[in-house]
Amino acid sequence: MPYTSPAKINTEQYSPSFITHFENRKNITVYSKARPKVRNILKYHPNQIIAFENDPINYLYEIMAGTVKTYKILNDGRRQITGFYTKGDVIGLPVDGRYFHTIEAITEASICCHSKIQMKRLMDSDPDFTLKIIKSAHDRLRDAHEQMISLGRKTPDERIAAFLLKCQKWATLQIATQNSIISLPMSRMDIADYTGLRQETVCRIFSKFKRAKLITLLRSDQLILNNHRQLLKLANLSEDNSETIPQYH
Amino acid sequence: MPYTSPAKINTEQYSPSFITHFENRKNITVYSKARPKVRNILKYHPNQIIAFENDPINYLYEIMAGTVKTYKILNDGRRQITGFYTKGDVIGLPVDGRYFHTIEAITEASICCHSKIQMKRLMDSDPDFTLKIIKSAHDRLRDAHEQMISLGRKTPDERIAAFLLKCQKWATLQIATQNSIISLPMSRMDIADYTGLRQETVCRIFSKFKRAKLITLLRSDQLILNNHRQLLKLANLSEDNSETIPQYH
DNA sequence: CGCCTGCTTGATGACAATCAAGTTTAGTGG
DNA sequence: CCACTAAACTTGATTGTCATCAAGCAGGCG
Repeated sequence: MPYTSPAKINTEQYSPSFITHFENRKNITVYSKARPKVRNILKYHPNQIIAFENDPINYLYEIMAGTVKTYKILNDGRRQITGFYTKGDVIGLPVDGRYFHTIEAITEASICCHSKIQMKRLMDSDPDFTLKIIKSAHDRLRDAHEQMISLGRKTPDERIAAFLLKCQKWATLQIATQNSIISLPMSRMDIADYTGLRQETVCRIFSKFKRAKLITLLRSDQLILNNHRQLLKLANLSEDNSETIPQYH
Repeated sequence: MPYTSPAKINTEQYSPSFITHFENRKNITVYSKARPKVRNILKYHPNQIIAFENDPINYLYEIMAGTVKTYKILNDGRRQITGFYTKGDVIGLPVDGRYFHTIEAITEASICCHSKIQMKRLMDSDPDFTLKIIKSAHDRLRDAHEQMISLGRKTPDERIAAFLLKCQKWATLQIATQNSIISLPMSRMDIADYTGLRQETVCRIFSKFKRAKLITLLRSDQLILNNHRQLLKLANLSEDNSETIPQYH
Protein backbone atom coordinates (compact mmCIF):
# COMPACT_ATOMS: atom_id res chain seq x y z
CA MET A 1 0.00 0.00 0.00
CA PRO A 2 1.51 3.34 -1.01
CA TYR A 3 2.26 6.10 1.40
CA THR A 4 0.10 9.17 1.24
CA SER A 5 1.29 12.71 0.96
CA PRO A 6 0.07 14.84 3.84
CA ALA A 7 -1.47 17.38 1.52
CA LYS A 8 -3.41 15.12 -0.77
CA ILE A 9 -5.39 12.14 0.44
CA ASN A 10 -5.56 9.06 -1.72
CA THR A 11 -8.46 6.89 -0.83
CA GLU A 12 -8.39 3.16 -1.09
CA GLN A 13 -11.51 1.15 -0.85
CA TYR A 14 -11.80 -1.68 1.54
CA SER A 15 -14.57 -4.00 2.48
CA PRO A 16 -13.45 -4.99 5.93
CA SER A 17 -13.60 -8.60 6.86
CA PHE A 18 -13.85 -8.14 10.58
CA ILE A 19 -16.66 -7.53 12.95
CA THR A 20 -16.58 -5.19 15.85
CA HIS A 21 -15.87 -6.36 19.29
CA PHE A 22 -16.43 -3.15 21.13
CA GLU A 23 -16.23 -4.80 24.50
CA ASN A 24 -13.23 -6.91 23.58
CA ARG A 25 -10.45 -4.55 24.46
CA LYS A 26 -7.74 -6.65 22.85
CA ASN A 27 -8.96 -6.37 19.31
CA ILE A 28 -11.06 -3.37 18.77
CA THR A 29 -12.64 -1.69 15.85
CA VAL A 30 -14.90 0.83 17.38
CA TYR A 31 -16.82 2.15 14.44
CA SER A 32 -17.06 -0.88 12.26
CA LYS A 33 -20.13 -2.60 13.61
CA ALA A 34 -22.43 -1.01 11.11
CA ARG A 35 -20.07 -2.16 8.38
CA PRO A 36 -20.15 0.60 5.85
CA LYS A 37 -19.57 -0.79 2.39
CA VAL A 38 -16.64 1.46 1.69
CA ARG A 39 -13.90 2.58 4.01
CA ASN A 40 -10.75 4.52 3.43
CA ILE A 41 -7.63 3.14 4.96
CA LEU A 42 -4.49 5.23 4.64
CA LYS A 43 -0.89 4.59 5.53
CA TYR A 44 1.31 7.25 7.02
CA HIS A 45 5.07 7.63 7.54
CA PRO A 46 6.69 8.44 10.83
CA ASN A 47 6.49 12.21 11.33
CA GLN A 48 3.82 12.55 8.68
CA ILE A 49 1.06 14.91 9.61
CA ILE A 50 -2.45 13.52 9.37
CA ALA A 51 -4.32 16.72 10.11
CA PHE A 52 -3.37 20.22 11.14
CA GLU A 53 -4.69 22.25 14.02
CA ASN A 54 -7.49 24.50 12.77
CA ASP A 55 -8.18 22.36 9.75
CA PRO A 56 -11.91 21.89 9.26
CA ILE A 57 -12.97 18.53 10.64
CA ASN A 58 -13.69 16.21 7.74
CA TYR A 59 -12.80 12.83 9.11
CA LEU A 60 -12.75 10.74 12.22
CA TYR A 61 -9.52 8.83 12.37
CA GLU A 62 -9.48 5.31 13.70
CA ILE A 63 -6.03 3.87 14.33
CA MET A 64 -5.72 0.39 12.87
CA ALA A 65 -2.00 -0.01 13.49
CA GLY A 66 0.91 2.08 14.66
CA THR A 67 1.15 4.97 17.08
CA VAL A 68 -0.03 8.52 16.63
CA LYS A 69 0.30 11.70 18.67
CA THR A 70 -1.75 14.88 18.90
CA TYR A 71 -0.27 18.19 19.95
CA LYS A 72 -0.69 21.93 20.13
CA ILE A 73 2.06 24.44 19.43
CA LEU A 74 2.56 28.01 20.60
CA ASN A 75 3.88 30.63 18.22
CA ASP A 76 7.38 30.43 19.70
CA GLY A 77 7.59 26.69 19.21
CA ARG A 78 6.69 25.41 22.64
CA ARG A 79 4.71 22.23 22.19
CA GLN A 80 2.30 20.24 24.33
CA ILE A 81 1.47 16.72 23.30
CA THR A 82 -2.12 16.13 24.29
CA GLY A 83 -2.28 12.42 23.67
CA PHE A 84 -0.84 9.24 22.24
CA TYR A 85 -3.09 6.89 20.32
CA THR A 86 -2.74 3.26 19.35
CA LYS A 87 -4.75 0.54 17.68
CA GLY A 88 -8.43 0.92 18.37
CA ASP A 89 -8.29 4.55 19.38
CA VAL A 90 -10.40 7.14 17.64
CA ILE A 91 -9.47 10.77 17.14
CA GLY A 92 -12.13 13.36 16.52
CA LEU A 93 -15.86 13.78 16.84
CA PRO A 94 -18.45 14.19 14.10
CA VAL A 95 -19.14 17.86 14.71
CA ASP A 96 -18.85 20.97 12.61
CA GLY A 97 -15.71 22.74 13.63
CA ARG A 98 -11.97 22.56 13.44
CA TYR A 99 -9.37 20.26 14.88
CA PHE A 100 -7.97 21.79 18.01
CA HIS A 101 -4.71 19.90 17.71
CA THR A 102 -2.35 18.61 15.07
CA ILE A 103 -2.37 14.86 14.46
CA GLU A 104 0.93 13.25 13.52
CA ALA A 105 2.13 9.70 13.00
CA ILE A 106 4.96 8.51 15.25
CA THR A 107 5.51 5.13 13.66
CA GLU A 108 4.22 3.85 10.37
CA ALA A 109 0.49 3.86 10.88
CA SER A 110 -2.60 2.50 9.20
CA ILE A 111 -5.52 4.74 9.79
CA CYS A 112 -9.13 4.34 8.82
CA CYS A 113 -10.73 7.64 7.86
CA HIS A 114 -14.45 7.85 8.49
CA SER A 115 -16.03 10.84 6.86
CA LYS A 116 -18.01 13.08 9.12
CA ILE A 117 -21.07 12.79 6.91
CA GLN A 118 -20.88 9.02 6.98
CA MET A 119 -20.65 9.18 10.76
CA LYS A 120 -23.71 11.35 11.02
CA ARG A 121 -25.70 9.02 8.80
CA LEU A 122 -24.73 6.14 11.02
CA MET A 123 -25.74 8.09 14.10
CA ASP A 124 -29.17 8.71 12.69
CA SER A 125 -29.74 5.04 12.00
CA ASP A 126 -28.10 3.46 15.02
CA PRO A 127 -28.58 4.88 18.53
CA ASP A 128 -26.17 2.27 19.85
CA PHE A 129 -23.50 3.66 17.61
CA THR A 130 -24.21 7.15 18.85
CA LEU A 131 -23.76 6.04 22.41
CA LYS A 132 -20.39 4.63 21.50
CA ILE A 133 -19.30 7.96 20.08
CA ILE A 134 -20.38 9.71 23.26
CA LYS A 135 -18.65 7.07 25.34
CA SER A 136 -15.52 7.66 23.31
CA ALA A 137 -15.72 11.39 23.96
CA HIS A 138 -16.20 10.70 27.64
CA ASP A 139 -13.08 8.55 27.74
CA ARG A 140 -11.02 11.19 25.95
CA LEU A 141 -12.26 13.75 28.44
CA ARG A 142 -11.27 11.50 31.33
CA ASP A 143 -7.79 11.11 29.86
CA ALA A 144 -7.46 14.86 29.40
CA HIS A 145 -8.48 15.57 32.99
CA GLU A 146 -6.12 12.92 34.30
CA GLN A 147 -3.35 14.60 32.35
CA MET A 148 -4.37 17.99 33.72
CA ILE A 149 -3.76 16.91 37.30
CA SER A 150 -0.45 15.40 36.20
CA LEU A 151 0.71 18.60 34.54
CA GLY A 152 -0.63 20.90 37.21
CA ARG A 153 0.08 19.13 40.44
CA LYS A 154 2.30 16.09 40.11
CA THR A 155 6.06 15.98 40.52
CA PRO A 156 8.25 15.01 37.56
CA ASP A 157 8.81 11.55 39.08
CA GLU A 158 5.10 10.99 39.46
CA ARG A 159 4.41 12.08 35.90
CA ILE A 160 6.98 9.71 34.45
CA ALA A 161 5.72 6.85 36.60
CA ALA A 162 2.18 7.50 35.38
CA PHE A 163 3.43 7.71 31.82
CA LEU A 164 5.24 4.38 32.07
CA LEU A 165 2.14 2.69 33.43
CA LYS A 166 0.13 4.16 30.59
CA CYS A 167 2.66 2.73 28.16
CA GLN A 168 2.26 -0.63 29.76
CA LYS A 169 -1.49 -0.45 29.33
CA TRP A 170 -1.04 0.39 25.64
CA ALA A 171 1.39 -2.47 25.25
CA THR A 172 -0.89 -5.06 26.82
CA LEU A 173 -3.75 -3.87 24.65
CA GLN A 174 -1.68 -3.98 21.48
CA ILE A 175 -0.06 -7.34 21.92
CA ALA A 176 -2.28 -10.20 22.92
CA THR A 177 0.55 -12.07 24.57
CA GLN A 178 1.34 -10.66 27.99
CA ASN A 179 4.85 -9.65 27.05
CA SER A 180 6.65 -7.75 29.76
CA ILE A 181 8.80 -5.78 27.35
CA ILE A 182 7.35 -2.35 26.75
CA SER A 183 8.37 -0.43 23.67
CA LEU A 184 8.38 3.33 23.57
CA PRO A 185 7.75 4.38 19.99
CA MET A 186 7.99 8.05 20.89
CA SER A 187 11.20 10.03 21.42
CA ARG A 188 12.43 11.49 24.71
CA MET A 189 11.40 14.86 23.36
CA ASP A 190 7.88 13.57 22.80
CA ILE A 191 7.73 12.22 26.34
CA ALA A 192 8.97 15.58 27.60
CA ASP A 193 6.36 17.46 25.62
CA TYR A 194 3.68 15.12 26.94
CA THR A 195 4.68 15.33 30.59
CA GLY A 196 5.48 19.03 30.60
CA LEU A 197 9.19 18.49 31.26
CA ARG A 198 12.44 18.80 29.28
CA GLN A 199 14.03 15.84 27.61
CA GLU A 200 17.06 16.07 29.92
CA THR A 201 14.77 15.79 32.93
CA VAL A 202 12.99 12.80 31.39
CA CYS A 203 16.38 11.14 30.85
CA ARG A 204 17.48 11.79 34.39
CA ILE A 205 14.30 10.30 35.82
CA PHE A 206 14.61 7.25 33.58
CA SER A 207 18.15 6.83 34.90
CA LYS A 208 17.00 7.33 38.47
CA PHE A 209 14.30 4.69 38.06
CA LYS A 210 16.90 2.39 36.52
CA ARG A 211 19.26 2.88 39.47
CA ALA A 212 16.35 2.23 41.83
CA LYS A 213 15.64 -1.02 39.92
CA LEU A 214 12.12 0.14 39.18
CA ILE A 215 12.70 -0.38 35.48
CA THR A 216 15.19 -2.10 33.22
CA LEU A 217 16.22 -0.25 30.08
CA LEU A 218 16.97 -2.78 27.36
CA ARG A 219 17.39 -0.09 24.75
CA SER A 220 16.45 3.54 24.85
CA ASP A 221 13.08 2.55 23.44
CA GLN A 222 12.52 -0.76 25.21
CA LEU A 223 12.07 -1.32 28.89
CA ILE A 224 10.63 -3.59 31.53
CA LEU A 225 8.72 -2.53 34.61
CA ASN A 226 10.25 -4.42 37.52
CA ASN A 227 8.18 -3.07 40.35
CA HIS A 228 4.71 -2.43 39.09
CA ARG A 229 3.30 -1.94 42.57
CA GLN A 230 5.73 0.76 43.57
CA LEU A 231 5.38 2.55 40.25
CA LEU A 232 1.63 2.56 40.77
CA LYS A 233 2.09 4.01 44.23
CA LEU A 234 4.54 6.58 42.94
CA ALA A 235 2.28 7.59 40.07
CA ASN A 236 -0.44 8.66 42.47
CA LEU A 237 -3.11 7.66 40.01
CA SER A 238 -6.54 8.77 41.03
CA GLU A 239 -8.24 5.65 42.29
CA ASP A 240 -9.06 2.90 39.90
CA ASN A 241 -8.30 4.88 36.79
CA SER A 242 -5.72 2.45 35.56
CA GLU A 243 -7.49 -0.81 36.16
CA THR A 244 -11.15 -1.16 36.85
CA ILE A 245 -12.92 1.34 34.66
CA PRO A 246 -13.38 -0.18 31.23
CA GLN A 247 -11.77 1.82 28.49
CA TYR A 248 -10.79 0.97 25.03
CA HIS A 249 -7.22 1.70 25.32
CA MET B 1 -36.40 27.57 47.54
CA PRO B 2 -34.72 25.51 50.23
CA TYR B 3 -31.11 24.46 50.07
CA THR B 4 -30.39 20.84 49.46
CA SER B 5 -28.18 18.62 51.52
CA PRO B 6 -25.39 17.10 49.49
CA ALA B 7 -26.31 13.60 50.51
CA LYS B 8 -30.01 13.65 49.81
CA ILE B 9 -31.49 15.24 46.75
CA ASN B 10 -34.84 16.95 47.02
CA THR B 11 -36.51 17.30 43.70
CA GLU B 12 -38.70 20.20 42.80
CA GLN B 13 -40.87 20.11 39.80
CA TYR B 14 -40.74 22.85 37.28
CA SER B 15 -42.41 23.41 34.00
CA PRO B 16 -39.94 25.77 32.43
CA SER B 17 -41.27 28.79 30.71
CA PHE B 18 -38.33 29.40 28.44
CA ILE B 19 -37.33 28.09 25.10
CA THR B 20 -33.86 27.20 24.09
CA HIS B 21 -31.69 29.52 22.18
CA PHE B 22 -28.80 27.26 21.57
CA GLU B 23 -27.14 29.63 19.20
CA ASN B 24 -27.81 32.67 21.34
CA ARG B 25 -24.76 32.66 23.53
CA LYS B 26 -26.08 35.34 25.85
CA ASN B 27 -29.00 33.39 27.23
CA ILE B 28 -28.57 29.72 26.87
CA THR B 29 -30.44 26.68 27.98
CA VAL B 30 -28.84 23.91 26.12
CA TYR B 31 -31.00 20.96 26.93
CA SER B 32 -34.41 22.52 27.20
CA LYS B 33 -35.54 22.60 23.65
CA ALA B 34 -37.43 19.35 23.87
CA ARG B 35 -39.17 20.70 26.95
CA PRO B 36 -39.51 17.74 29.24
CA LYS B 37 -42.64 18.09 31.35
CA VAL B 38 -40.77 17.75 34.59
CA ARG B 39 -37.38 19.05 35.52
CA ASN B 40 -35.47 19.12 38.75
CA ILE B 41 -33.91 22.38 39.70
CA LEU B 42 -31.78 22.40 42.82
CA LYS B 43 -30.10 25.15 44.75
CA TYR B 44 -26.66 24.76 46.23
CA HIS B 45 -24.64 26.70 48.81
CA PRO B 46 -21.15 27.96 48.25
CA ASN B 47 -18.77 25.04 48.91
CA GLN B 48 -21.55 22.53 48.66
CA ILE B 49 -20.62 19.43 46.74
CA ILE B 50 -22.90 18.52 43.88
CA ALA B 51 -21.32 15.20 43.00
CA PHE B 52 -18.24 13.31 44.13
CA GLU B 53 -15.49 11.86 42.00
CA ASN B 54 -16.24 8.18 41.35
CA ASP B 55 -19.94 8.56 42.06
CA PRO B 56 -21.98 6.72 39.46
CA ILE B 57 -23.22 9.15 36.83
CA ASN B 58 -26.92 9.70 37.37
CA TYR B 59 -27.44 13.24 36.18
CA LEU B 60 -26.28 15.81 33.73
CA TYR B 61 -26.00 19.13 35.47
CA GLU B 62 -26.94 22.29 33.66
CA ILE B 63 -25.95 25.49 35.41
CA MET B 64 -28.85 27.95 35.49
CA ALA B 65 -27.19 30.52 37.75
CA GLY B 66 -24.05 30.84 39.81
CA THR B 67 -20.57 29.45 39.38
CA VAL B 68 -19.39 25.89 39.83
CA LYS B 69 -15.98 24.21 39.76
CA THR B 70 -14.85 20.66 39.05
CA TYR B 71 -11.67 19.21 40.49
CA LYS B 72 -9.63 16.12 41.18
CA ILE B 73 -7.71 15.49 44.39
CA LEU B 74 -4.67 13.35 45.11
CA ASN B 75 -4.47 11.33 48.30
CA ASP B 76 -2.15 13.86 49.94
CA GLY B 77 -4.50 16.75 49.28
CA ARG B 78 -3.01 18.25 46.14
CA ARG B 79 -5.85 19.51 44.02
CA GLN B 80 -6.30 20.36 40.37
CA ILE B 81 -9.34 22.34 39.33
CA THR B 82 -10.31 21.09 35.90
CA GLY B 83 -12.91 23.70 35.06
CA PHE B 84 -15.14 26.55 36.05
CA TYR B 85 -18.73 26.58 34.85
CA THR B 86 -21.33 29.31 34.63
CA LYS B 87 -24.83 29.81 33.34
CA GLY B 88 -25.53 27.69 30.31
CA ASP B 89 -22.71 25.24 30.88
CA VAL B 90 -23.38 21.55 31.13
CA ILE B 91 -21.38 19.08 33.20
CA GLY B 92 -21.42 15.41 32.38
CA LEU B 93 -22.40 13.10 29.56
CA PRO B 94 -25.18 10.52 29.41
CA VAL B 95 -22.94 7.49 29.62
CA ASP B 96 -22.68 4.58 32.02
CA GLY B 97 -19.74 5.26 34.24
CA ARG B 98 -18.52 7.40 37.08
CA TYR B 99 -17.75 11.06 37.45
CA PHE B 100 -14.04 11.59 37.04
CA HIS B 101 -14.09 14.75 39.07
CA THR B 102 -15.84 16.30 42.01
CA ILE B 103 -18.37 19.02 41.27
CA GLU B 104 -18.69 21.83 43.80
CA ALA B 105 -20.58 25.10 43.96
CA ILE B 106 -18.49 28.25 44.34
CA THR B 107 -21.34 30.72 44.71
CA GLU B 108 -24.97 30.03 45.35
CA ALA B 109 -26.01 28.09 42.31
CA SER B 110 -29.21 26.94 40.64
CA ILE B 111 -28.66 23.75 38.78
CA CYS B 112 -30.96 21.79 36.58
CA CYS B 113 -30.46 18.05 36.95
CA HIS B 114 -31.31 16.04 33.89
CA SER B 115 -31.46 12.35 34.60
CA LYS B 116 -29.30 10.17 32.40
CA ILE B 117 -32.29 8.07 31.40
CA GLN B 118 -34.23 11.12 30.39
CA MET B 119 -31.26 12.24 28.31
CA LYS B 120 -31.05 8.95 26.52
CA ARG B 121 -34.75 9.01 25.73
CA LEU B 122 -34.32 12.44 24.24
CA MET B 123 -31.37 11.28 22.22
CA ASP B 124 -33.40 8.49 20.70
CA SER B 125 -36.14 10.83 19.61
CA ASP B 126 -34.14 13.86 18.55
CA PRO B 127 -30.96 13.54 16.49
CA ASP B 128 -30.50 17.28 16.70
CA PHE B 129 -30.36 17.02 20.44
CA THR B 130 -27.78 14.26 20.20
CA LEU B 131 -25.58 16.43 18.05
CA LYS B 132 -25.75 19.13 20.69
CA ILE B 133 -24.54 16.71 23.30
CA ILE B 134 -21.63 15.70 21.12
CA LYS B 135 -20.89 19.33 20.36
CA SER B 136 -20.87 19.99 24.08
CA ALA B 137 -18.40 17.16 24.64
CA HIS B 138 -16.24 18.52 21.86
CA ASP B 139 -16.16 21.96 23.47
CA ARG B 140 -15.21 20.49 26.84
CA LEU B 141 -12.44 18.56 25.17
CA ARG B 142 -11.17 21.71 23.51
CA ASP B 143 -11.14 23.51 26.85
CA ALA B 144 -9.28 20.63 28.47
CA HIS B 145 -6.62 20.59 25.78
CA GLU B 146 -6.22 24.35 25.93
CA GLN B 147 -5.66 24.00 29.66
CA MET B 148 -3.17 21.18 29.08
CA ILE B 149 -0.89 23.43 27.05
CA SER B 150 -1.27 26.12 29.70
CA LEU B 151 -0.27 23.77 32.52
CA GLY B 152 2.46 22.03 30.61
CA ARG B 153 4.15 24.76 28.62
CA LYS B 154 3.05 28.25 29.59
CA THR B 155 4.73 30.54 32.08
CA PRO B 156 2.83 31.63 35.19
CA ASP B 157 2.27 35.09 33.68
CA GLU B 158 0.82 33.58 30.53
CA ARG B 159 -1.47 31.31 32.49
CA ILE B 160 -2.85 34.14 34.57
CA ALA B 161 -3.33 36.31 31.49
CA ALA B 162 -5.23 33.49 29.82
CA PHE B 163 -7.27 32.95 32.95
CA LEU B 164 -8.24 36.62 33.15
CA LEU B 165 -9.36 36.61 29.54
CA LYS B 166 -11.41 33.52 30.22
CA CYS B 167 -13.02 35.30 33.14
CA GLN B 168 -13.87 38.19 30.89
CA LYS B 169 -15.50 35.85 28.44
CA TRP B 170 -17.61 34.35 31.21
CA ALA B 171 -18.54 37.81 32.40
CA THR B 172 -19.68 39.02 29.01
CA LEU B 173 -21.72 35.87 28.55
CA GLN B 174 -23.34 36.17 31.95
CA ILE B 175 -24.26 39.79 31.89
CA ALA B 176 -25.95 41.12 28.79
CA THR B 177 -24.67 44.64 29.34
CA GLN B 178 -21.07 45.00 28.28
CA ASN B 179 -19.84 45.87 31.73
CA SER B 180 -16.11 46.16 31.98
CA ILE B 181 -15.98 45.11 35.63
CA ILE B 182 -15.09 41.45 35.93
CA SER B 183 -15.91 39.61 39.10
CA LEU B 184 -13.89 36.66 40.29
CA PRO B 185 -16.21 34.43 42.30
CA MET B 186 -13.42 31.98 43.04
CA SER B 187 -10.70 32.39 45.67
CA ARG B 188 -6.99 32.90 45.01
CA MET B 189 -6.52 29.31 46.09
CA ASP B 190 -9.00 28.19 43.43
CA ILE B 191 -7.19 30.21 40.78
CA ALA B 192 -3.92 28.65 41.91
CA ASP B 193 -5.35 25.14 41.75
CA TYR B 194 -6.69 25.88 38.29
CA THR B 195 -3.48 27.35 36.88
CA GLY B 196 -1.12 24.91 38.56
CA LEU B 197 0.47 27.59 40.73
CA ARG B 198 0.44 28.57 44.42
CA GLN B 199 -1.83 31.25 45.74
CA GLU B 200 1.16 33.43 46.64
CA THR B 201 2.35 33.28 43.05
CA VAL B 202 -1.11 34.16 41.78
CA CYS B 203 -1.14 37.16 44.12
CA ARG B 204 2.26 38.32 42.98
CA ILE B 205 1.28 38.14 39.33
CA PHE B 206 -1.95 40.03 40.02
CA SER B 207 0.15 42.69 41.71
CA LYS B 208 2.63 42.72 38.85
CA PHE B 209 -0.17 43.16 36.30
CA LYS B 210 -1.58 45.93 38.47
CA ARG B 211 1.76 47.73 38.60
CA ALA B 212 2.05 47.34 34.81
CA LYS B 213 -1.44 48.90 34.50
CA LEU B 214 -2.69 45.83 32.69
CA ILE B 215 -5.49 45.46 35.20
CA THR B 216 -7.17 47.51 37.89
CA LEU B 217 -8.07 45.72 41.09
CA LEU B 218 -11.20 47.30 42.53
CA ARG B 219 -11.49 44.67 45.21
CA SER B 220 -9.77 41.36 45.55
CA ASP B 221 -12.64 39.83 43.62
CA GLN B 222 -13.37 42.62 41.16
CA LEU B 223 -11.13 43.89 38.44
CA ILE B 224 -10.99 45.66 35.10
CA LEU B 225 -8.84 44.68 32.15
CA ASN B 226 -7.15 47.86 30.96
CA ASN B 227 -5.11 46.49 28.11
CA HIS B 228 -7.01 43.69 26.48
CA ARG B 229 -4.71 43.56 23.48
CA GLN B 230 -1.55 43.11 25.49
CA LEU B 231 -3.15 40.53 27.75
CA LEU B 232 -4.18 38.60 24.68
CA LYS B 233 -0.65 38.76 23.36
CA LEU B 234 0.74 37.74 26.72
CA ALA B 235 -1.68 34.85 27.08
CA ASN B 236 -0.33 33.20 23.95
CA LEU B 237 -3.72 31.79 23.15
CA SER B 238 -3.63 29.31 20.33
CA GLU B 239 -5.02 31.21 17.38
CA ASP B 240 -8.64 32.19 17.39
CA ASN B 241 -9.59 30.12 20.38
CA SER B 242 -10.77 33.11 22.34
CA GLU B 243 -12.83 34.84 19.74
CA THR B 244 -13.93 33.35 16.51
CA ILE B 245 -14.88 29.78 17.26
CA PRO B 246 -18.42 29.72 18.56
CA GLN B 247 -18.75 28.20 21.98
CA TYR B 248 -21.44 28.37 24.53
CA HIS B 249 -19.48 29.84 27.28
C1' DC C 1 -14.38 46.27 68.62
C1' DG C 2 -11.95 42.14 67.83
C1' DC C 3 -11.51 37.90 65.73
C1' DC C 4 -11.01 35.16 61.72
C1' DT C 5 -10.39 34.20 57.12
C1' DG C 6 -8.50 35.32 52.85
C1' DC C 7 -5.25 38.13 50.61
C1' DT C 8 -0.69 40.29 50.01
C1' DT C 9 4.25 40.94 50.44
C1' DG C 10 8.94 39.49 51.89
C1' DA C 11 13.05 36.28 52.43
C1' DT C 12 15.00 32.00 51.44
C1' DG C 13 15.94 27.61 49.27
C1' DA C 14 14.96 23.51 46.32
C1' DC C 15 14.60 21.85 42.04
C1' DA C 16 13.98 21.67 37.24
C1' DA C 17 15.53 24.47 33.17
C1' DT C 18 19.34 25.74 30.75
C1' DC C 19 23.78 25.35 28.72
C1' DA C 20 27.31 22.29 27.51
C1' DA C 21 29.88 18.24 26.80
C1' DG C 22 30.01 13.38 26.04
C1' DT C 23 28.01 8.80 24.50
C1' DT C 24 25.31 5.69 22.06
C1' DT C 25 22.69 4.33 18.13
C1' DA C 26 21.18 4.09 13.50
C1' DG C 27 21.93 4.97 8.90
C1' DT C 28 25.05 5.68 4.73
C1' DG C 29 28.43 4.87 1.58
C1' DG C 30 32.97 3.28 0.37
C1' DC D 1 31.90 -5.26 6.55
C1' DC D 2 33.62 -1.40 8.53
C1' DA D 3 34.36 3.66 8.79
C1' DC D 4 31.98 7.87 9.08
C1' DT D 5 28.17 11.02 10.12
C1' DA D 6 24.24 12.73 12.18
C1' DA D 7 20.71 12.37 15.34
C1' DA D 8 19.09 10.95 19.64
C1' DC D 9 20.10 10.11 24.12
C1' DT D 10 22.64 10.69 28.52
C1' DT D 11 25.23 13.03 32.08
C1' DG D 12 27.32 17.15 34.29
C1' DA D 13 27.51 22.14 36.07
C1' DT D 14 25.18 26.25 36.82
C1' DT D 15 21.30 29.41 37.16
C1' DG D 16 16.67 31.25 37.55
C1' DT D 17 12.24 30.70 39.12
C1' DC D 18 8.60 29.38 41.74
C1' DA D 19 7.48 26.97 46.11
C1' DT D 20 7.98 27.40 50.75
C1' DC D 21 7.96 29.54 55.13
C1' DA D 22 6.72 33.55 57.55
C1' DA D 23 4.85 37.82 58.66
C1' DG D 24 1.67 41.59 57.90
C1' DC D 25 -2.77 43.51 56.09
C1' DA D 26 -7.65 44.12 54.96
C1' DG D 27 -12.33 43.18 54.93
C1' DG D 28 -16.49 40.86 56.88
C1' DC D 29 -19.27 39.42 60.65
C1' DG D 30 -20.73 38.46 65.16
